[in-house]
Amino acid sequence: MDKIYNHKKVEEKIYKMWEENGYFAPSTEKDKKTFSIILPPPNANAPLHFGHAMYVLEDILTRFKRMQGFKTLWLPGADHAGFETQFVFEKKLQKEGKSRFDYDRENLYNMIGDFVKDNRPVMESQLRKLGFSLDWSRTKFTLDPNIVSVVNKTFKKMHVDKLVYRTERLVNYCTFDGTSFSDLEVVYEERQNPLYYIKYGPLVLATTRPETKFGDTAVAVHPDDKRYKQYVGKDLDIETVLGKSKIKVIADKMVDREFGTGVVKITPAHDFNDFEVSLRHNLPMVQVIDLSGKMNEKAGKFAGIYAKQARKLIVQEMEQKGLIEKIDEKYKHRIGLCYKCKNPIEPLPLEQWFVKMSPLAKPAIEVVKKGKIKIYPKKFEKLYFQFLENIRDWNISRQIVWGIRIPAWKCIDCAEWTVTSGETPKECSTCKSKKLQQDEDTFDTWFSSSQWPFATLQTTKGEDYKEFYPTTVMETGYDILRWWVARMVMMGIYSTSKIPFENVVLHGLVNDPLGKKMSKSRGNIVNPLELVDQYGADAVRFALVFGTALGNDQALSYPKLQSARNFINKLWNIARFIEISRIQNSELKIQNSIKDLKKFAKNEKDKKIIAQTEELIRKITLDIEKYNFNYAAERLYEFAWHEFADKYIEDVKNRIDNNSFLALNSLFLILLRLLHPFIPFVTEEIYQRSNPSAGGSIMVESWPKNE
RNA sequence: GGAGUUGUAGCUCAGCUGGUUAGAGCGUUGCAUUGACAUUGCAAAGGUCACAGGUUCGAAUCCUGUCAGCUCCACCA
Repeated sequence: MDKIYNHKKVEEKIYKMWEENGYFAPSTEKDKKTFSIILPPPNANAPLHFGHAMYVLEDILTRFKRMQGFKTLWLPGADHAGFETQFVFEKKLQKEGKSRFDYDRENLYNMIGDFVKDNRPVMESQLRKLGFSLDWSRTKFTLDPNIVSVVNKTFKKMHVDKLVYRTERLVNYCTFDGTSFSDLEVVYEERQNPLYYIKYGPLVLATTRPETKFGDTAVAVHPDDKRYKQYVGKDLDIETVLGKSKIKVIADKMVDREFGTGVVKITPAHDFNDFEVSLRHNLPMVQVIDLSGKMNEKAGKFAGIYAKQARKLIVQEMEQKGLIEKIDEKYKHRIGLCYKCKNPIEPLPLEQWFVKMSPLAKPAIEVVKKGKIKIYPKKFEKLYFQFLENIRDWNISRQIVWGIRIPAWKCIDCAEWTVTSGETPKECSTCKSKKLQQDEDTFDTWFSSSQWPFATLQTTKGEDYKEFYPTTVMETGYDILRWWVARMVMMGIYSTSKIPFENVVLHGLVNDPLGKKMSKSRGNIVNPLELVDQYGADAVRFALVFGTALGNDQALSYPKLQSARNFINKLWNIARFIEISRIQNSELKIQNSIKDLKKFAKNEKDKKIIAQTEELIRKITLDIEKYNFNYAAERLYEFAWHEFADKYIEDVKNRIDNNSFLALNSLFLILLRLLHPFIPFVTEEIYQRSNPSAGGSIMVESWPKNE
C-alpha cells in the first residue's frame, strides 16, 4: 500500500465497479421494506454547484438504508429549467448575431433540445464523481414524453375540476425577455425617479408614471379624507395632453392620505394595486402599453413610442400646457425588476392560465400539522405554513418555447377553450368547430417539477409507483421550500390522493469562504468538482457534513477540507498498519458482529474497545435516523482517530497476538462499514484490502448491528 | 413595512428536551518521533456563551427588550 492515500487512483475505478455490478438498483428480493428518495433534478443544462453537492445527505441515507437491508431506490433526473435554459441559449444565439425571432417554434425548440442534450452528460458525470449511488437505469427528464403526458393529464384533471381558469390578469411582464414572471421571480431594487404632481381638474395627484394616464379609469381618495369628500362619486372634467376628458372619483381605503396629495390615479391595466381597486369598484381596464413595451393606439399621437420615452414627451407637453404643478426629482422608491435582465417589470394584462391555490393549500397544511409529513429541522415548518396560509393563485403560463406546451386549444369561432391531456382535439368541445388554435404558451417549469415524485415513479419500471410512492425522504435546500416542496405536497395530494413523501429534510446553503452567498454576479462561485479533484470526493463529502447542523448555512472552509482529507489518510494508514501486522499473525476468521467478537476477545483492552464500538454503532445508527448527519460524522471522526488509532492501536501494537489481531481487524472493518455512507470510496478501497475474505463490495454489506 | 434566523475560543462551527470544571477542527505555543501515518503523536494557552432584564434551586440553552448580521415575504401611486 502507498504511504499516502491517492483518491485519483481509486475513485473512478470504484464507481465503475459499483455501477457495472448493478449495486445502485434496488434489490429485487420480495418483502423487503422500501426506502426511496427522488433526487431533486438538477438543471440538465448547467454544471453542478455546491447546492447539489449537499445531496450527499441523500447518498448517506440511501447507502445507510441499503446496508440495513431496505429495498432502496435513489432516482436521478434532470430538469429542463424552462426560462433559465432558454435564456442561456438565447445568450449563445446573441453571440452568433442571431435571436430567437430568427427561428420558428419547432426549430427553436429542437435547437435548445440539442443544446441541452450535449450538456446533460456533464451534470450526470459530476453526480457520479461525487460518488452518488443513484440508480441510473431509472433516470428521468422533465421533457420525457411519458412525463409530459403525466403533466398534461394533471392539467386536464384540474381543468375538469375547475381548479384552473384562464383570465386576463396583470402579470409581471418583462418586455425585454418577452415573457411573464411569477411574483417569486421579480427582484426589487431601490431607484430614484421623478415624482410628478399632475393637475386633474380641481385635483392634483402624484405619480411616477404619467404616461399611463391614458389608461386611467378613475381617481381615488381615502374615504375619510375630508379634503376630497365633496368630489367622491362625481365625474371630473379634466384637461389632458389629448384634449378634454372626464374621470370618476372613487373612495378606497387603499389610498394613503399621507402620500403625495392623497389623490391617486387608478390605472387598472398597469398597476397591481390599481387592478385590485378596479375589481372592488367595477372599473373598466384600459391597456395603453403593449407587450413590446410601446404605447398603443389609446395613447393617440404617442402610439408606437416606448413607454419610457413617451413619459418624457408627455411630461414636456404637460409642462407646456401647465398641467404639472411640480416635480419631485429626488423621489426614491422600490421597483420590480426582471431577475434575469434587471430591466423594470411592466405590469401588463395578459390572458393566462391560473391555478386556484387555496383548495390545494388546505390539505397540504393539514398533512404537516397532523405529522403525516415531517419537516426537518422543525423550524422550517413556520415558513411552510406562512407560505401556504397566504397563498395566491399561481400563474402557470410562460411565453417561452422551451417547456411543455399547454394542451389547450382556443376555438376561432366561439372563443372557448378545449383542454386535452396532450392529444390534438378534433373539434371544439363547445361548438364543434374544427377551427382550433393551440395556446402558444408553455407551463411554468415548477408546474412540472411539482409533480416530479409521482410523475417519475409512474413512468419508470413496473411496480415502482406501487412500491416506492410515497417516497420516504425529500431532501433539498431550504431555499426552495416554497417554490418546490410546498407545491409538490399540494400537487401530490391532488393528483394521487397521497402525500408525495413522508419526510422533508432541508439542508442549508454553502457560501463562499467569507460567508457570502455564491453568485455569478459576485463572481465568487467555487466549483465543487475542482475540489473533488483536489481533495477527493470523500474529503469534500465529509467536509460538507462535518461541523454543520442540518438546515444551517456554512461557509466553504479549506481548513475543513484539509482536515477531512487528513482523516481519510488516517484511515488509510490504519489499514496499512493492519496489513503490516497481518504478515506476522496467522489468519483467523473475521468476525462481523460485535456479539461474536465478544466471545473471542480475551484481552481486557480489546474487550473495552469492543464495548466502545458497540456503543458507537448504536449512536451512529440513531444519528443518521434522526438526520443528525453532523453528529454522526463528528462522532466517527473522533472515535476512529482519537480512540481507535491514538489509544487502542498505540496500545495493541506492542502486544499484538493472533487473538488481538482478530479484534483489531474485525473492529476496523465494522468501523469502515459505519463510515461507508459518508466516505464511500476510501472505505471500499480499504475494505477490499483489509478483508481477506471479502467477496463483494462494502456497499452491499450489512450495516453493523449489536446482536 | 412584516416574518424568520443567527450572534459561543484568533478563524469556521457543534452544543440534541435547561443540570457537574462550555466542545471540535484549523490556527498559536512547547515537546516528541525514522514510527502505520509530518496529511503524525503528546501536551498547553485561549471563551463576561452579542448586550440588558426576567423565569428557575440552577440558563449558552426558556421568556422579554436592545443592538448587529443574514435570509425570505409584501411592495404605496
